[in-house]
Amino acid sequence: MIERHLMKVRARHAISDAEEQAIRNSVSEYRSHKADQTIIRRGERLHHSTLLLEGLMCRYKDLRSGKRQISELLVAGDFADLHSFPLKRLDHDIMTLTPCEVALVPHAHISDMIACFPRLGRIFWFLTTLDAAVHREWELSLGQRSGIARLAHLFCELYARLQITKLAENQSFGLDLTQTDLGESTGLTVVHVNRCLKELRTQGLVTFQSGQVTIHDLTGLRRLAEFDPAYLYLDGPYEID
Amino acid sequence: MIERHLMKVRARHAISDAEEQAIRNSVSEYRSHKADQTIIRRGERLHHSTLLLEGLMCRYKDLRSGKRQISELLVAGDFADLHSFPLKRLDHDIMTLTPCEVALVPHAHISDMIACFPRLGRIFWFLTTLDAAVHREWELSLGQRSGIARLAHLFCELYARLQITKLAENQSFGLDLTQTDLGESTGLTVVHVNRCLKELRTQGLVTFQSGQVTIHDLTGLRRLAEFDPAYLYLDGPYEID
DNA sequence: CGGGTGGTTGAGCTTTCTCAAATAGAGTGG
DNA sequence: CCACTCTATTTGAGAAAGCTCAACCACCCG
Repeated sequence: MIERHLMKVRARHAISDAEEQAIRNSVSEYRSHKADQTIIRRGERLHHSTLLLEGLMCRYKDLRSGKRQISELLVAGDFADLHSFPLKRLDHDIMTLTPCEVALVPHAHISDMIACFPRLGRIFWFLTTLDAAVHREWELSLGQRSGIARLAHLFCELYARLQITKLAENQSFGLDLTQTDLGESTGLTVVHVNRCLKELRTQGLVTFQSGQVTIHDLTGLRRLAEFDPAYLYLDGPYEID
Repeated sequence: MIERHLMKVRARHAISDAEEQAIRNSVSEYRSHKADQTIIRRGERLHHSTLLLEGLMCRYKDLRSGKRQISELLVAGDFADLHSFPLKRLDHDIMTLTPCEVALVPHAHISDMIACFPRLGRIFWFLTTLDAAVHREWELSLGQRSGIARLAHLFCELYARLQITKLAENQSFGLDLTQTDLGESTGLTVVHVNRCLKELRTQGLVTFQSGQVTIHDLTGLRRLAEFDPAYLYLDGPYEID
């Protein structure tokens, strides 16, 4: 099931059969995790990167008070911590939000791949800068968008990202999160998330019920969110010079 | 004046004389910019990266209403858009906040450097992931910290980052920003920034006046901000395998 | 001396939070 | 199949943080 990751790579860059094979061969091990498990802790020295094959995870940081901020949601096909390759240890924790299937890619294998296929080095670098682009868009949400627009934007982002791997189609996708998770993603309390969701429903834009997001008016949702997918860099393939 | 950039690199990684020379030789051109100029626009195809030698710049995104969110402050020694090397075009704008001196590094030179010195490839990659780490910490601020704590945290971050290049010493540093700039960095209105600064002053923690930040109680400021410098990865040097 | 920018303060308002309680649903053991 | 429990959702009411609007002040520069 590394296919989803390859779809994600190919959405931005053309890769050769040999490069694809190198990526497939880089996995050393497969693992399963239950929901709500912190699987990578900030500060620990890492020797492999984790590729999410199935399920939802998130990066988060928290304050002493227990207030938690999710800094990015990770979906099937995403590398959870490719940046641990250059960084060696993370500044944040990563946890599962649903049961997850992952593949482990030893840093040594990444090193070898890059040496063998320099283009893959650029592609991996690109993928980590994509995370930064998502962070910037979320900073805009957290700093300037209203509660309802933050949620609308989050749904637009997930819809766009899940379409890449065919996990979203026909204005709808499964999203097995609680309203608390949405709150921690958008910097809002559960109570306020609940009221904003109701408002989005009332306005006929989108419904979020029993793990399913259904977009009733994509244009309206995007307008409310001021969603511009440019930051997801999906208008590739990009050349590598 | 590329020295500041080298100090920043050396704070995390050991580099050889040859590598240092390669970095020095990579500059193709020097430029000056006035304050408040957008020097890199989102979406434009870039063929060089800009190294900030002197002055302050920021990345930002804005909404139709004109509300602007600064996603990162850039100080002397920082690459403004090293990520444009893998990304080709940016998802955000970059503007000067003060008059600035910059050096341009053509992407072709970066490509050559990496080919010649693979370790530099890793170091540059590291630098771009560092920006993402700052973004994540700001997401935590924007989503969960109070106004006063956001400002306190910002001052702590800048103090730590400016110390690397000796631009901050003795609990004090020059910071030629307006309160509006601070507001756009912290997701607060100018009026509220003003009141929070007053509160920080009253509590004897820090003063921000006429372009100068003076920290009166670093321990107290850090406690209020819950500042943990781990995300700046300053406890190097890190090895590269 | 006048205009412009940036800082400061007041007053009222809005969004969002907090606290609290009621409701709904899924899963479990009897 | 039902009572029980646990978690998640929903709603109400009051409080607080932060926003808006507006005015005034200070300083710098020409």
